[in-house]
Amino acid sequence: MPKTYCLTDSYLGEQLLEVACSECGLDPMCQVLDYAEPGSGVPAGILLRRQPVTKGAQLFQIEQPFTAVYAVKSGSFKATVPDLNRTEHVVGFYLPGDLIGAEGMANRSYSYSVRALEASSVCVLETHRLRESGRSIEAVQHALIEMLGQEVALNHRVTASLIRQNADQRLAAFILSLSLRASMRGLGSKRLNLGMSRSDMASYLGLARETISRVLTRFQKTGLIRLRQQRLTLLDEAGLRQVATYTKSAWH
Amino acid sequence: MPKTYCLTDSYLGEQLLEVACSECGLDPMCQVLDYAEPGSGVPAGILLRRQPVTKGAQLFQIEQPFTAVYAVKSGSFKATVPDLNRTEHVVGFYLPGDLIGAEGMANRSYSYSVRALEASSVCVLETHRLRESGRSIEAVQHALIEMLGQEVALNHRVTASLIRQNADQRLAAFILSLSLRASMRGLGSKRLNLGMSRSDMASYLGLARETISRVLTRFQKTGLIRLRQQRLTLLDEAGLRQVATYTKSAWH
DNA sequence: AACTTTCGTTGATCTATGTCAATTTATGGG
DNA sequence: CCCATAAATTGACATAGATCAACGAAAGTT
Repeated sequence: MPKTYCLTDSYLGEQLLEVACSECGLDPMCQVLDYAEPGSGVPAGILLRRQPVTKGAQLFQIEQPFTAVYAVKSGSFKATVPDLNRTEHVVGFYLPGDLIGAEGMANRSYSYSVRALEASSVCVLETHRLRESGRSIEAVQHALIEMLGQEVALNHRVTASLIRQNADQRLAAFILSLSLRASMRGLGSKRLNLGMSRSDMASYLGLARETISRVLTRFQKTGLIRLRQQRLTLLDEAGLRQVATYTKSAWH
Repeated sequence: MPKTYCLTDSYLGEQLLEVACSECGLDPMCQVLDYAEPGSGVPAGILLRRQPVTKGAQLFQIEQPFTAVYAVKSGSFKATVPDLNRTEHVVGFYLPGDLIGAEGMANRSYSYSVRALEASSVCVLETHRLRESGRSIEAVQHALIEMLGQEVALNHRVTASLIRQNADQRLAAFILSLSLRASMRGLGSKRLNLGMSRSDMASYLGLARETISRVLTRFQKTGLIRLRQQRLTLLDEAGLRQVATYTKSAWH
């Protein structure tokens, strides 16, 4: 069943670009706050909705004091950490519905830097002002625990498999995960807009820029995907899944 | 300043094997529960202390309903997940003071299986019985949020670097991380007892069993470490650190 | 203690992917 | 629109580490 959206710019052609609140990772919290709608009694400014973020703008920087949790409404973001030689490495991408910065709450500071890959919008929850909300701290905390737990479980899975896979598997799995995340959030899962550069993908997947290029063009030649710059179309999902799970005979 | 321990079997020779409560990851929670000591008013069985676990025994299995959070008191554990071909892969090791299973709370079930690498002991917190504790749910939740946040931040860092490092770097970093964790928990940082097999290390680091062997013997020959079966001595910490951070010229 | 099984080490190949280099294609500023 | 800079592609080559294989050393079992 179709969902309703307040604004018309949520679409590009036929494709839905903005996540619905009900599909968003911040929703448990928003529910508690009654979406901070007028009349909910929650003071203004605790939950800011649909704040625009320009391409390349930084949401926050690593080590910066923690003030807010963000949820991607539309667009995309990347998280980076500097290594010991001050080179930035991509440690994650955030798509519509994803939560950003929740783990900063424990440390009182953010553990990576985040910037927008394209013109985007976010919802912002100023957590240090939550007690002004008049809502039960218990309910708020419960929502937070739920969100953090999801993050830990997911991260474990993803990185554990990444490290053992070859370039083909990593990229196939990466594309499938983008598609899965889009569909989980109620967005189209066949036509994806990868806002990130090949270098970003390379950094995230631990491969060379050139390898990303080669594998992607091979995937195109074998009819798995279609790729025009940033717009990727899944042509053969089953085939991709096969590449992602391929094993060179069983382990001994 | 030395800390006191109830039992004498916490030592092997001069080396301290058991973590002090004050250094343990579960401590924020235990504090809330006044260590569930007699007279604290907390019903028995919510916090079980120093439960022995025999070598190879399973704490819990993946997908199993979540019931408790564990903290390693002594010994060591490994976490595994099956991949799509039902091969088990190691996704983490737990040493004294580490918390096990906290992220299961969000999903109502555990997201990996955990077994003891050696004869060990754990403290067990039966979280579903926390409301019987008479303690403020708010404080309990706050402690949990803190612990989960730590886990997320740490995991990000570790796996992000693993994927880009070569075999030498991975092993050097791995050894240093074991040493760091031991010292953070107030245990000796020079002589480590790696309870895990070479295969476990290989699985965790995404390398072949044979590569682990080769690198470890090379580390020995160059005087970085001394290794007698499971007992590892750090001879040249600075050297190891250099290996771990070595970069083949700056990235272009 | 003898036997079996698992674990660790070492050597000889082979291959996936990093690195270097050259070219083409996008992108943004005046 | 044109130029300057950055991003992506493609090719040639080098190499780290996987794989295959053989053997030695522990550890568990009868």
